[in-house]
Amino acid sequence: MTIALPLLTTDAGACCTPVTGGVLTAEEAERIARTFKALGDPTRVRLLSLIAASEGKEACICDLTEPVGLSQPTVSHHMKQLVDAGLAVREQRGRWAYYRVVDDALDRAAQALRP
Amino acid sequence: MTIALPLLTTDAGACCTPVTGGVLTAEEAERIARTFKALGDPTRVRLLSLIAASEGKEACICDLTEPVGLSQPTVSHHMKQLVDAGLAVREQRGRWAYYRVVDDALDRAAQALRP
DNA sequence: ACGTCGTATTGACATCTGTCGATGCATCGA
DNA sequence: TCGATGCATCGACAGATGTCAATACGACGT
Repeated sequence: MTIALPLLTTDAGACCTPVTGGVLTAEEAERIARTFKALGDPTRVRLLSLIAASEGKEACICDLTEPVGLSQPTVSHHMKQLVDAGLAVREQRGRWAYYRVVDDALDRAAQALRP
Repeated sequence: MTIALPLLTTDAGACCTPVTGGVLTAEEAERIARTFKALGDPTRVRLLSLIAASEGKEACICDLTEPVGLSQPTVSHHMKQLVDAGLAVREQRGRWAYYRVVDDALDRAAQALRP
């Protein structure tokens, strides 16, 4: 049983540098935008919502495919996007890959929008 | 002197339907994603930051072109994206077009990320 | 009326992105 | 050991996106 924790490379960042709190450097803007880009797709927003609303606040791909009405590879692709952005974590349990929302990442993203 | 207020069509929305607060409908997810998509480009994040940091919290295109290092049409294009998303408003004063950040829209976007 | 100046729009282009079917890779049960 | 199952990856493709040069549009000063 392995747990994929958000690494340093997967910036759940966008923390502590609010958009309206002074001029952002290109790098800061890039980090912040990377998080919001992951949130900029309706399917991915829906996936986060579905996972958060699931029992145990986790879900496997098979639970998500039908609700969003997309193919399994596509859902898998979107979840990878979310994991890379640090908004979700993946945990392999047997044959299933369970995904979970990283609330901290959402908090930090929200924080970047308030002064 | 005309002031472009955020219309009903330009959804600064993403309000009152937090991502992690129950399963979102496809329409809700679409609205939320539309806002974050506008925030998903580093140039646009930078533009918002520049405007918010300007005196009077407003700026014209000519003030923004040089800091972001992009052509005037490109900056104009990005600002249109932000206005369409309800994250900025445009006010024409003489020959200049002044842009301003809509703090409420940022607040609502942030609210969509917290339960 | 005319040229100038700040913006928006258009057209074009390369790149990124979302999507799917097919396939590969582990893991489990028989 | 073998077939089945759940998921990731690959290859392909249409459509969206970011960018610029060229151009069109208004407003201002002379």
